[in-house]
Amino acid sequence: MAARAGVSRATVSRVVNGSPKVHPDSAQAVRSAIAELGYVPNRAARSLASHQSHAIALVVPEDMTRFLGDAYFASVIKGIAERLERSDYVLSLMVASQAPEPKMLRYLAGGAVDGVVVISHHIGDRSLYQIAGLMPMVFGGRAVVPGIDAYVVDVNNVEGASIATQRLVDRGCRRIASIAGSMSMQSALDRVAGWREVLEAADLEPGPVIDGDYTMHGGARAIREILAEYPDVDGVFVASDLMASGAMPVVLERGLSIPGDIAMVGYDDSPAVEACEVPLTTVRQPSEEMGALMADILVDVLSGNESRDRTTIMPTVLVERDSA
Amino acid sequence: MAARAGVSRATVSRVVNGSPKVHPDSAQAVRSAIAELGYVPNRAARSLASHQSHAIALVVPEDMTRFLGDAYFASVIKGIAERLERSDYVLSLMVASQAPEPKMLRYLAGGAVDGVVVISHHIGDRSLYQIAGLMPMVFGGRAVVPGIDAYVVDVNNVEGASIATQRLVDRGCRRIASIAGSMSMQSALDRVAGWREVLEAADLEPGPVIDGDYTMHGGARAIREILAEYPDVDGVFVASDLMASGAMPVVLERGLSIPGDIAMVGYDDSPAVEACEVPLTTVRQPSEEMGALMADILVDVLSGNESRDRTTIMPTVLVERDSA
DNA sequence: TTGTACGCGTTATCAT
DNA sequence: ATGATAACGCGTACAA
Repeated sequence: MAARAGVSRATVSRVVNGSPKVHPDSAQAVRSAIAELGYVPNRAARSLASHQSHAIALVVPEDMTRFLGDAYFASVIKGIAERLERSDYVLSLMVASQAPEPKMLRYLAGGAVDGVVVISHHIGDRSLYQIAGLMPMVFGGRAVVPGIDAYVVDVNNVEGASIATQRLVDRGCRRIASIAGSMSMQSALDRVAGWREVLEAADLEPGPVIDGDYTMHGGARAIREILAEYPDVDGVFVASDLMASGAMPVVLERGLSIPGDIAMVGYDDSPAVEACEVPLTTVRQPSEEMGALMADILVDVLSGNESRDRTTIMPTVLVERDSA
Repeated sequence: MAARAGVSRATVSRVVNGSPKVHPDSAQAVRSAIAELGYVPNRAARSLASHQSHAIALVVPEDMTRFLGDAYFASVIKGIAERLERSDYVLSLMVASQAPEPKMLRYLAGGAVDGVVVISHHIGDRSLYQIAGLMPMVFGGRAVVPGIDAYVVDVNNVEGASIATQRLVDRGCRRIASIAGSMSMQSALDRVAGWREVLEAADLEPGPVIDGDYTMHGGARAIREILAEYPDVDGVFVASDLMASGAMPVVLERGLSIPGDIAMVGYDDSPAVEACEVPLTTVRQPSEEMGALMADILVDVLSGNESRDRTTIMPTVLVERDSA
């Protein structure tokens, strides 16, 4: 390769890495040689010498089914991917059933990537902490991480849930239940808290809280339980649109009207709302922007910027449709 | 690290790679040193010296939204991931909007992975051909690749579509339409062919074929067009469950009954069927097994086995439910 | 501007 | 069984 262009390997390297100090003629010669030989620099060697991999990992400590089942993730990743497209980093998606196994951990710690974005983090999962000490790391969306050196992009879930619940209260609901997310996630806890806050402020007896596990099936299961045990419920705050899309058909199937008999407010404003027969009133969190921001932070920090805010809280807003 | 255990780097390497030729004492010493120092071998160096990355890429030439929108992919990936879990390869998911861009191509060609699995390949996309010459490659599911040195795991889509359409014919449908997949995919073309074959054999005039683009929205759009232009249609073969889940509500909404007024048969038997109000009769393809097989082939070939069949066709079977 | 030479952290090939 | 030592392919001071 070096000889092919009639220059030294050093010059080839310079051209490949866009160094300004190369004679146009040499550069051209190298470029043609590259084209002719279909030369592609070896990543391992490059990485070994430069201590960079030009790759970023998106780790999702969730099993594949859950991950691919919730359109919420689609929005976040879309934001990440689009931001990364105009960088020279490639995105490597690592979906790990439950906590990342040792294999993946060694992959990350071994220098396979320059930075990590984590979404859908579970409380108590400390397996990623060691990685945070090795490279920049950004936690996103439904994540809260105590005492770790990482960046966080999130929304105020307590507030988001409050907005949703307040809507229910305002429209006259007196018996308000909640279908919660996976209790192993901080976001789910926070949303229950926000829901409870509003009810107490309104001097209303909190209705039942059933864990819907952030899945469509879970949402259906939860609403069935609520309908069976607490027939007087007239409003329900569902902690994710996906769960709402599972719960709604169950309600309608029983001949109950939405929002007439039971008002419903979701959370996320993810593409999952499209699967809802009656347009879902929900709390929008800017998922795509959050993804873009996470990627942006990582790229920025990786380029040497040290002055980024460690935590960014994005705004939530009620999207009024028909279900409440 | 080497000194820490009082042995040479060579011995450390042997221990890390589980060589049998090491004295138990040395091995133990190395292991404790590894634990104490939190040592993790550098991937780049290892890869550079061994010419292996111990990583496999799953490339999906599709935009994120489509990818995350079709539960069909979930099954395939699940199969791949589970098979890979008991290997020492990590799975790196690369979703590329449209054709893989140069960045990803250079990533693959640069030796970042040892092998590649491709799903959702589009006709005419030759960008991956150069990669196939560099490392083992397996095309899966909805893919057909002419003149390329790669493994293929697929179903007979013509036959699958025939089975579905025959069902429609058998139950007495006389005017049978089809909602097709993206015409840029071989699977979509094949399914239309299978549908047409049966109609011609039954001496039935083929109904309209509308492109539903393998999306839920596309399915809804397609059935609307069919209903508007060809009100006499009494049966429809939908080339994916996801599209069927989009088309079904439209039919029901118009007060038409399924299968009474219009019988419907889907394809995939993916988790998307669960979103269908009337249980969907569909053609099952063993997506998860196909994923597992693809991973298995790759791991096997990577371990030196040269005698694998280049092509494996998996069976399809009609799953009879209520919609037809 | 260009080339030389060393170093990056492992594995692999030899001796021992 | 173990330890030198040479690759592995590229980036990069340093010299020219």
